[in-house]
Amino acid sequence: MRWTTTLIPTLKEDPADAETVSHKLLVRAGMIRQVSRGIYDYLPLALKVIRKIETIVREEMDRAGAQELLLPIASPAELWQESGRWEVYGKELVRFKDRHERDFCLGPTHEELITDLVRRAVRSYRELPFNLYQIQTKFRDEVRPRFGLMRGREFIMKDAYSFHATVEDCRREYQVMFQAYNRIFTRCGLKFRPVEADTGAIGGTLSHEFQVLADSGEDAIVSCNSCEYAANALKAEVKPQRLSGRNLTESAPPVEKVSTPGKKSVAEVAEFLGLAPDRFIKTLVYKAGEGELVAVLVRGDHEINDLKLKTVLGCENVTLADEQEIERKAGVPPGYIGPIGLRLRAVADQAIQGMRGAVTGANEANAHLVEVDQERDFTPSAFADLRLATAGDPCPRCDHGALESHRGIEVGQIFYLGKKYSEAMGATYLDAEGRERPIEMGCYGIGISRLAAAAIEQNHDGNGIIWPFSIAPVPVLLLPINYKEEKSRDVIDRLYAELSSRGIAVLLDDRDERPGVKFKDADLIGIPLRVTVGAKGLERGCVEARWRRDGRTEDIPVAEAASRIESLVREGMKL
RNA sequence: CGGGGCGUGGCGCAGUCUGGUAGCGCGCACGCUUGGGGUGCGUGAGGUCACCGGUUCAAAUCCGGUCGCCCCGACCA
Repeated sequence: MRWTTTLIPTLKEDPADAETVSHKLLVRAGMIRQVSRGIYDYLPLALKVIRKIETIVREEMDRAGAQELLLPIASPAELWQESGRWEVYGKELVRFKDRHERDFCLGPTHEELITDLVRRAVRSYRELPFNLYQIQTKFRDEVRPRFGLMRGREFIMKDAYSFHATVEDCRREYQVMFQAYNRIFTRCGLKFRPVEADTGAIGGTLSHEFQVLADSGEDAIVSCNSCEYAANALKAEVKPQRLSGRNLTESAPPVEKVSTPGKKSVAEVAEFLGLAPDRFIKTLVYKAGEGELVAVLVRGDHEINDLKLKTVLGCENVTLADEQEIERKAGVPPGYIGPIGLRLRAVADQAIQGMRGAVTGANEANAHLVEVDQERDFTPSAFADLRLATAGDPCPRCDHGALESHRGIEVGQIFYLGKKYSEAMGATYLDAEGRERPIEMGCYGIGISRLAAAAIEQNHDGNGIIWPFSIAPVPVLLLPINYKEEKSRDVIDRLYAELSSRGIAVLLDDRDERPGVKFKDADLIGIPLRVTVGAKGLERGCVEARWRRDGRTEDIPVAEAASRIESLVREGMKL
């Protein structure tokens, strides 16, 4: 691969429309160009990276026993109507009509298509289990595409679906995929963490996300500093804690109403009364399901986890009620609502149980109550884990660990789906007794193009990208200081040929540019091993190898260059 | 969906308030120079100022509309 015959339009300056490191660097390194919002061209260097990742994914999926196939991108509305997602999916699903006015959509994911295929092809338990995967371009009309390849509307994804006769077998496959994913992301040279995850719109009951650790990540995750527990912050459980001082007050003082004019938020009232936020019981009013208003109680320093609330209330959607609605139904303006005497059903976070000496809204404007004692003064309809876990919380799985928080980029997710799609779409098999049963399913995704961006977020410096060897466009960059100079050119050309014949892919910077320009571009595009050939080195009979990651250099005698470089590359691939 | 910002040679920007000759840096082409971290000098090409309409003798600039792109937010009482 020669630079002069490859399209690598590098840029000196950051593009004006890019915000994140990976977006800026991908554009500056001449790897991607935006076509429309969330839609990009993949230039030759980027495609090389994508192909590297795909190869690793294919190898590990095949090793795990999955089979590759390819489903269409366009699918007819009927299949989506059958699963119910035609209505549920919303605007993210791009729909269109063909010339006969029939409805179609572009696949944002392929449960419907694969389930349709399998139900038409499989009859017996003897044909199960199997796992089918594809690597394909997906389209989701995201509300807010952003950050280059990180959240595009069009993106490349590997999606796999497995089919089983029994729950146990499906869970076994889940573990197989879990291991395969660990291998894949390890081989891609990423620092990542599998975390327990919510199953979201896809449904199902068991799921892990694979999160690449990066401060710029969109997802908050927590992990235990002592055991293996890690979860998406939205999913993370909160361990019930014994209240300290709960039994200290034998005879609690009576509830007292205090005036708090204009003070509504916990922070305001806490400052006004000179009390810590964790002494407060915060009352939020949600609109649940059919429009019922429900009061949700959490400690003043805690935040409600909508996901947990949905589960506890047993409804699909919960939103904070608006002000007018609250005043109408509860007779109190928000800010002064409290559990005592409230005319709404109330559910409480477990941390509320047994609270004493607490501060709550008084259910009248400009007043709060102090010295509230939960057991004595009010009883919510239920106590449950309703809050968001935060750093410092005790680990829900082990005895002595505490949770740390991190940011992550989700590059993969695996789900146990169960019968959700097979039941909706009638994908069944006959068991050994001749009974018809719905097939057990799992699904497993990897964001290939996002992974490339995540790798950069995690591997870059002020000068550019630092690709891990395994997913670099090529492992070696040959850089002649002056390609026009005959002696250097001979050495370089010979090295290029020798490395190529050894199966080492090489990019040769054969441009007639100043050395400085070539060095800058080399750093920018992030090829892991740079081999510089110039008159100075050749006087000593040497070429110079330099690692992009740490700047380490090594002089190599010309005669040994090819074999030495080959072994350096092999070594690098192992890391 | 709400709020904010931007749209001027390939890229990054100034010019717009206060209408009149479209400018800078980088890049590009050519020549000389230089040759181990974006070399120096010179010459030159390249722009319907996002689009449509209006005001005006005259519009990148003022007015109206449209489109595109970027960022933030969607109510923690």
